[in-house]
Amino acid sequence: MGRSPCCDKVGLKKGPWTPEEDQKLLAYIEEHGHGSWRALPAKAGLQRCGKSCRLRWTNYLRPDIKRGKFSLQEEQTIIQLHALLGNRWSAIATHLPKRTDNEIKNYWNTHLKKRLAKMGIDPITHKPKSDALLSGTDSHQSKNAANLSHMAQWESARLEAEARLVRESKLRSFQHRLTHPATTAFASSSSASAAQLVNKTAWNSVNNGFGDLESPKSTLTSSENGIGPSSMLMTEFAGTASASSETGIIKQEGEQEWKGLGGSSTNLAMEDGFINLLLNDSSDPSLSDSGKESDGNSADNKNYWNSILDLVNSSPSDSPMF
DNA sequence: AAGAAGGTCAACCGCATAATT
DNA sequence: GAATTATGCGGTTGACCTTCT
Repeated sequence: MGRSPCCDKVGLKKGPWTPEEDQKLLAYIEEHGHGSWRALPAKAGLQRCGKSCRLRWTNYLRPDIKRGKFSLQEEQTIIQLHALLGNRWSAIATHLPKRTDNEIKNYWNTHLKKRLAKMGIDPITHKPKSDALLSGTDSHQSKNAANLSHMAQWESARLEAEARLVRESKLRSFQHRLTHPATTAFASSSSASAAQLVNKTAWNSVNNGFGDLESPKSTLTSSENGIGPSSMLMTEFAGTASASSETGIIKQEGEQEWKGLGGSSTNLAMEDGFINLLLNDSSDPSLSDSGKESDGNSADNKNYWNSILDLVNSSPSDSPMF
């Protein structure tokens, strides 16, 4: 398969962008839209490859990007979605309003991964590291592992569908913003219905993931059966983030929320809040109530995935990615 | 005060895949 | 259906910044 030679061309600039370059790119896209990224640099008078321009736009210049610290809710979202999706940053970013996949990836690698490891949790499997040493005698644990594996397969299928819808919606959304810059409508009716379609499928898959582990085919064809639960387990994600987006004001919410956790002992409070989030919402028995029996654990599992589904249901239509 | 070490994040690279010819 | 092109994604790098000694 042929590969784009654009970045191999001689004479193209690399490295950090200058304010002048930013201005040129911004001005061009505001006036014409990005159109073909490959053709954009020449039209905009930039000595960059299209790829570089696209990256600069999507990760930095785009007007609907929120910068600054991540809130507790955002951290929780990332952790839970990472447990479900793995390193699929673009999919995770879909559920985090105004955050780019690159930013989430960086935040995971520099903060969350280390913090989880520090707490003795494997950042890849999201299980306590000591679990790996146990010989798997616990039947419900192996069952959970099977469920997780099944879930992962399901999620892969779901994401493929979702990715297509996201792409279409993104395109529509951007075109809409170009023609109606003042309104900046994040949620078009088409994207909302797309999200509903995707979420219904997602719920079916999750539902089956904890049920009798039917084959994916049977679930996909019985899409009318399952309507997602309205689990209120998880902290309302729609809280500050969506509230600020409604007003069009992007605030540095993370900083404020951390401050709220308490003056000079901020770090301790941060750690506490972080741990509590995990303890409250994780399905892992060793992270929650150690005295729970296996049935309770099954319910926890369901709640854990329900909370993720809740997240999935609540955020995409508000997301700028749509 | 200065150098070392570690952390952060913007940007690049290469691959996969969708779209087009 | 094959070849080519364009775009998006995830992994990685390296420059810059902060903290530590």
